[in-house]
Amino acid sequence: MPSLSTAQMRVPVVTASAVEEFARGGFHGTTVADVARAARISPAYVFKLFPSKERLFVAALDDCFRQIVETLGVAADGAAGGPPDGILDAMGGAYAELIADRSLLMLQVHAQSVADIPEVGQALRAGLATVVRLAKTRSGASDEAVQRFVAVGQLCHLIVTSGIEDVPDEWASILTAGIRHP
Amino acid sequence: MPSLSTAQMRVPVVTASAVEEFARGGFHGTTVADVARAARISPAYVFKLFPSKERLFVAALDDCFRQIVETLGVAADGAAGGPPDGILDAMGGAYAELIADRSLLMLQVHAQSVADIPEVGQALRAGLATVVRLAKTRSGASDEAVQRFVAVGQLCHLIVTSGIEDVPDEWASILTAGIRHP
DNA sequence: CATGTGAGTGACTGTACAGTCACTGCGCGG
DNA sequence: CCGCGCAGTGACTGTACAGTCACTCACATG
Repeated sequence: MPSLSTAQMRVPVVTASAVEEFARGGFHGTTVADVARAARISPAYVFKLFPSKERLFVAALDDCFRQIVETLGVAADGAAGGPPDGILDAMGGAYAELIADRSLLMLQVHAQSVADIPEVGQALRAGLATVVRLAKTRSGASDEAVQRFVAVGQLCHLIVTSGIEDVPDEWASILTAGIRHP
Repeated sequence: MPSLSTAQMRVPVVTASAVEEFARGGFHGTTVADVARAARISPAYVFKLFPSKERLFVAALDDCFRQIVETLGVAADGAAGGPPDGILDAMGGAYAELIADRSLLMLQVHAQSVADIPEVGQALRAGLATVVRLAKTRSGASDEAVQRFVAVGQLCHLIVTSGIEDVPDEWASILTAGIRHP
């Protein structure tokens, strides 16, 4: 065993496992035992670190948006000084790269699916608000461009979840045209 | 009791109940008993009409896309002869009206969430293919316009699922600008 | 060594759900 | 009037899961 760990140090590890596992199975399709196994601890201890399955899911979702915001911020820094649409484009590229492993993307989709759980809906709106505000203020682009930015992101989610990335048909290529998927 | 009914006549009724119930709770959050109750039959009989919960869900999803395609087709008929973007616009308006009750919208989101179930992913792709092909051939619009049409639809799903329709903040109005929600 | 504290768990409970099966009642042809 | 087939169900099974609780163990301090 590499090093000691207090409960506070365990929390981020468990949260990371929760992101991974909930991304795989969604809220109802993932058990607390799944997360516990991925984090190499007992299910009982998960409930010592998080008061309920809902709160665990929310922690995962918060972490998901935290990563996204951080990545978008770095991309905005890199393109700062350029034209607004260039900055948005850089952010879009960074986002595409970030969600290449599908976890952060799937977690968002699963969150939409259980957004009627109040705490989840709240966390979803909070994350979305941060992203939209970030895109707007850091790029300085028009409202329409920011809206399009988010819409394309959602299209991206659809492409990945429905697995049409490698469908060779005409209709599929209409949807995937110009969308980055590394 | 109004009229007699054979098993074949029950199927569409149960399917309609399945749309409603699965739209409410998603695949894992809805029990077969929920659907049975909504359809006023016993859970056991649902399994006589559908071989498994998965197949029941797929039947609901197919019905969802059937309604969408039908609605979009009628809208395209109504706007036929006009400019391509006008036809797409008419289809968009009809879609917005159709999903006003949220059932068909939520069911699609839930389907994305469990698209890793092979039968569900398949049904999702099939429905999507039909919609895209319909939008393209009936409107005659450019590939980019059709892609934008779908992207806006997905943005619409995000707006509804995350419940930002009546969030008064700046960021929310950026996302909802110009989107029809009756 | 005695003892206190917090990390971590095994074992349990109550509940809920997918799917099954033997059964009932009814309409209809003979 | 009889019996056959089909609509429809009650009751059951096995399993799985969220959450709890009493417990152990490692360590630190006096």
